Amino acid sequence: MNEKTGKLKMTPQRIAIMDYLDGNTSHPSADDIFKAVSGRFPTMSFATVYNTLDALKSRGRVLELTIDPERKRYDPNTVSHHHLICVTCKKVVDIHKDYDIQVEKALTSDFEIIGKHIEFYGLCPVCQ
Amino acid sequence: MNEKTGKLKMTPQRIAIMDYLDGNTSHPSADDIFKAVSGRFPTMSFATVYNTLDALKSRGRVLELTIDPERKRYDPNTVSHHHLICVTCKKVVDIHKDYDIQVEKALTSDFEIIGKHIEFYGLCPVCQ
DNA sequence: GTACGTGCAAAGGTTTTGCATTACA
DNA sequence: TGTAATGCAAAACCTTTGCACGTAC
Repeated sequence: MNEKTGKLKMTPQRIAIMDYLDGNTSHPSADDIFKAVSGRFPTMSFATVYNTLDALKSRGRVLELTIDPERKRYDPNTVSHHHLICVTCKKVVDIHKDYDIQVEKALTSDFEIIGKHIEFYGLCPVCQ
Repeated sequence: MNEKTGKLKMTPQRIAIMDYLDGNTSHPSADDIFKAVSGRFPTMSFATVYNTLDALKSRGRVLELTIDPERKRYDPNTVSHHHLICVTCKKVVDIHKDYDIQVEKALTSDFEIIGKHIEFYGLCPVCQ
């Protein structure tokens, strides 16, 4: 992980990637992002996609999600929220709601809890 | 995914893998399992580890976890539970408690919710 | 005996890296 | 101008697969 937190050097490629991510709720993978921007930048490389994602991650502007066992997915929405995943088609929707869950001390193994993320599993309207 | 659900053919390799997993709360990766059993079976291969994990998964005897973005991890504890992950050293401990979370209809995008898994993030005693 | 598991090696998919070139600030 | 990003190719990882051989049942 790139630990830089200073100013982002803006390049046309980065602008294209950030434009694609801005407001995007599809939780794209690096490959999705690559496909989306390589139309406009035929020379776009994965190195640039991952480099930009690292830069955004280390600045807290993108979250790396673990909701898909096959590949990493990225979420430009950094407001704390949860995800509801269709177990059949893998569609993912956001759940914007804070659930206050207090874990009793006896269960924490002396960890200090600083956050949480809930994965809900279900069937989307199409797959039901 | 192997869809078989019948009887498991027991081989010495499978017994060794299942022995290693039984009661194991370290959430091992395929590589961890391979390392653990290849001492006793020098000819052990990843094909056998993954083959056995598929067989166990399809029979509901092991869960594939997505708590680690770098690799799949496996959990022989199939009782519904949650995980508390140290953001620094990545240690994972189980949280055995059922939290009843009702998602309001307006937020479900018409999904039918059938399960959930909570990832708690925190700092373990060592990393605090 | 036969269907299925094993083990090796090769391949597939995702992510990372080295390095020369380019370009933002 | 100097530092950092780009782009290409190769490599590193994790996981899957093909196939000949072996073994549990």
